[in-house]
Amino acid sequence: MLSKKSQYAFKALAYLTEKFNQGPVLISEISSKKKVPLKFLENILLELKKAGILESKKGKGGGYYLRKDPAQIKVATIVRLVNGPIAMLPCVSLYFYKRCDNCDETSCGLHDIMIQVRDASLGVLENKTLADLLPMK
Amino acid sequence: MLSKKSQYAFKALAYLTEKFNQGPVLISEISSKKKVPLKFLENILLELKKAGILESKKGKGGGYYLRKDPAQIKVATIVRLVNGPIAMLPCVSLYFYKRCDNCDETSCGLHDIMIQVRDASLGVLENKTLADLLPMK
DNA sequence: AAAATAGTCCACAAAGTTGGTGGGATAATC
DNA sequence: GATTATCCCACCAACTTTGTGGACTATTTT
Repeated sequence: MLSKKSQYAFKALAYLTEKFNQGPVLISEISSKKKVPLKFLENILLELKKAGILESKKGKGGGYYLRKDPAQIKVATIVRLVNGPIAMLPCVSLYFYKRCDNCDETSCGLHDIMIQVRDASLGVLENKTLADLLPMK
Repeated sequence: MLSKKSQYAFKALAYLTEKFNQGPVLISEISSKKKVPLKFLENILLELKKAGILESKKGKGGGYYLRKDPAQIKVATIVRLVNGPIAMLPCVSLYFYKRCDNCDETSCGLHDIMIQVRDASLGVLENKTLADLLPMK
């Protein structure tokens, strides 16, 4: 399951997608509009900035905004960034690979199943972007 | 990600699948062959028994064994039982549904995406069984 | 230059989850 | 009744999650 942090991140990103190209948005505005604890949100947005997803401006007229077009930012990227691995096992993760203890990957049936699950999930997550977070008009 | 507990459960079930129809298997045997901490395994197997997956016998000649044919037990069932929800959000879970706070499901883009991810994952997990855990002969 | 605005950074803490252990009770067999 | 093996409960250390508090820095306005 996605952590609360991840859910907050998506709420914030959805809001910033809505306001794309309309200048910086205040943390406090996102916090109140999307009902996300302000200080927690602060951490999350900072993390997204450090990862290159967001840009920020200080002082009056400042705030956060998307660095790229929402349609260019994959949902998979955000999940990996904020939530961690998408795969259900370390030994089938593309970005967080870790070999299993005592599990021969070439003869482990679970391994094969989890690769299929991973690829099925990625089929969706790699092809959806922040633009898909908005309800259709 | 699957918890260690879930990974242990699958290791144990793989072993019991191998030994299907060969009588009860000792916890201690599973523990040593699959390198799973004995006492932890005890809890896991008991849980699987209470859920109707395993059967057990006490005393000499006792142990655990699968209650049904491995090919009849879906991987999805085990994941839900030991690991919890398969979906990435409570509001798209079939077996663990919980409404999101402040998220209108009819207009939440993330909701739609996560339904697709869920269905993609279930497409695999609901169609694989314990029999698929064994390496092909 | 001072004041106001708004993000940055660090440290901490309560609560919950995970992974695991210890010891005794219960049931079946020899 | 001794042995074997599961059942059951209670507890625990470590880690993660979900936050909060407070000071600092950069930018703009007055």
